[in-house]
Amino acid sequence: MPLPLQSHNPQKMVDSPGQIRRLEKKNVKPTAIRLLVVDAIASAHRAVSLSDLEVILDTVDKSSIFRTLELFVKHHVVHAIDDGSGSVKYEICEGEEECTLDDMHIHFYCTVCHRTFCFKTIHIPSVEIPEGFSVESANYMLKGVCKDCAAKPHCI
Amino acid sequence: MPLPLQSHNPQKMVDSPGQIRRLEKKNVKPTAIRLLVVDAIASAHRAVSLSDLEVILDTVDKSSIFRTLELFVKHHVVHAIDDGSGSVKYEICEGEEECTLDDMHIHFYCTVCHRTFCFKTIHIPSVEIPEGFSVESANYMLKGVCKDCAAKPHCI
DNA sequence: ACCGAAAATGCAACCCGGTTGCGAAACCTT
DNA sequence: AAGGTTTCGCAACCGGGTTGCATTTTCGGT
Repeated sequence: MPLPLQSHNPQKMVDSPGQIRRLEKKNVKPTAIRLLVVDAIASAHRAVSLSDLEVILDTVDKSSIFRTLELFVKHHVVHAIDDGSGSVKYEICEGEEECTLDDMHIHFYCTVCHRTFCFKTIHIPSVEIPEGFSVESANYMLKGVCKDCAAKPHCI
Repeated sequence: MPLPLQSHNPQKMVDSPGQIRRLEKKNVKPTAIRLLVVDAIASAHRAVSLSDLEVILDTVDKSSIFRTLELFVKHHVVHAIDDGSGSVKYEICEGEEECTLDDMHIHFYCTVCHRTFCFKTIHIPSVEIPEGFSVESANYMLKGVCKDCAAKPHCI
């Protein structure tokens, strides 16, 4: 029997105050599941995928997480990054306003441990684009081997 | 009855000389199907996906195209770009050698017509990355509305 | 507190791009 | 022409993502 997860479920009691504010600031009604999801994303210290969240929140249905993420992206609670791993990753959008191009930073995908790193301090360098094209979003992905994996030899 | 597509099939007779050389230069044995695939990619004047190729070469099996692309990528006949559209795109790698970071250029994905453009003249600006990380490849994607779609109003 | 409409959620099924196992066909060498 | 190797077609599979629909929860009005 899956847990109800609703009002009377202790799981609902995430660090509500902070996360509630985070959602309300972006005009998202803070339901129990949305709080669970936003808290999971915020406290994972990396970009997480839908299936990561399925594991973390194993009582919550995949489609609920999916629709929650969809809503979060639309309301700029999180932004989606495509690291080329085959599954889109999500991370909290810290900005008060929408994520502008300047907000966007570089991401690094480690081909060994399959983690995605946010280089939050490195902004995406802007480029001149041809006349007539208008840019809505940018994505700068680096692929390679991360610090941890470079350090420890992975061939026992 | 599917066409044999082999030695005696007229479809095989693509502009062979050029494409054969292109494959042999990268140490890929030029089979009938590989010539069809490389020619299709080269003559599509944009980055094409596996399913694009399935349509263009509708007599060739999907898995054959897939394995051909896999081989091409390994031998640097083409390079793969992930435009975030959900399907990886491929384009001819013009360089004699492997595609280095400097070879890589910016891509633009139009959210209206779903085409991927190569801005071949715009190289990916390089950035400083943290100590310990090593980069193997880079991908700079812009999303927005292309020149054509901006020009013609798409709401009849 | 109760009711009904609207929103949110769970479930199950589906879609589609990508991937694989395996037998058949083509190729190459002798 | 025979035998081993490579390539190819077929069919099935996989996993991330997506959707339709019934159920539950939420919330404003009474």
